[in-house]
Amino acid sequence: MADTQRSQQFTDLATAFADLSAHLNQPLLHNRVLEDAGVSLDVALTRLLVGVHRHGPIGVVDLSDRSGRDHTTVSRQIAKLAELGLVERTVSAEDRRVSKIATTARGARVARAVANAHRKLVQPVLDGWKERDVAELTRLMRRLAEDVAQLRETLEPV
Amino acid sequence: MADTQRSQQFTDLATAFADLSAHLNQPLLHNRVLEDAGVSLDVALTRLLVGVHRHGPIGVVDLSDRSGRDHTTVSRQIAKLAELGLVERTVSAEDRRVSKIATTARGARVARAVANAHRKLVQPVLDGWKERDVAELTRLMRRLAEDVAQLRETLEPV
DNA sequence: TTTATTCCGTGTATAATGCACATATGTTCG
DNA sequence: CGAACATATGTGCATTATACACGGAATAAA
Repeated sequence: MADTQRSQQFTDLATAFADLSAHLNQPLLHNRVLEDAGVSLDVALTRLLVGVHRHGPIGVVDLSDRSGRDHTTVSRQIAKLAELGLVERTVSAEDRRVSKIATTARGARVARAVANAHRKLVQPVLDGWKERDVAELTRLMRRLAEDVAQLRETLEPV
Repeated sequence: MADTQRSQQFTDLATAFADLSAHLNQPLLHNRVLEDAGVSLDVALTRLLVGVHRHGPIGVVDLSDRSGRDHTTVSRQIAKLAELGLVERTVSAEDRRVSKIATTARGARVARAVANAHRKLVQPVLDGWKERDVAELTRLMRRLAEDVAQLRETLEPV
């Protein structure tokens, strides 16, 4: 059938993504990054902190949507980060139900340190690439992310 | 500095990947896939089953390397899959320490069903793409996966 | 042979997670 | 307006996922 080719394409893409994810999620990598950044944080907490840094101020539910965990779990994790003085919760002015979460100065520093360590570790890989390839990969991956986000919205009706 | 541009490139790529991962790891997607496939399995177990199907016969340690969990955790998860009759463990002939894990006929069917459901759900996104773009993305993502795998090996010395 | 290394699994304690539920705020509709 | 409904956040609780310490078995190295 004519479908076969497209199916194969999808499979190839899916496995490539799976492999990439597998390698990038190796605890070894994360530990190296955290060590190099001088951070002593849980991997989950670190990811969350980076997420807040990138998307904050943001609410708990939005954050839980992004992280794929229950909102109660995220709520507790945020509480931890708040205790550590890395994020701050302030009641939103427009909607007093939501508590806008944002990084503190210290939290932002930690997030940047993690990002830098991450870059320092992984960027050498890309230095061997042609600049055009890096740009292409970025462009296409960004597009796929957007398209999948759209797909997700069409599924919303639980 | 001249570095700034490459830094920015890396950041863009990293965030694109992060976003894509976030969207693809939405429990909603997984539930839809599992539902459509008629499978009532834990997400973690499903992933593991697919991994075995793809890379099996494979040992517990190799599998734990790929999944990023401790080998004891994987060992228990495999035990569950074995109880469900989805995978089989057979002592390797060459090295009798390792127990080669492979899918049973039923396990393979389930793995294929999951893959099909996954494809059915996500492929429509790619149908709007030019074929060349899909091919490019696949090629570059595959390459990145390989390069990161190499990077990981250079870190091996614990 | 002796020693070190690798693979796998069990016992155990900890922590993460999700569900049921509660509270507060906001929204819709009669 | 007021009542029903929806949304955002958080707590109590039970379950379970996870990792660490450890041991036994097989293999590799010395």
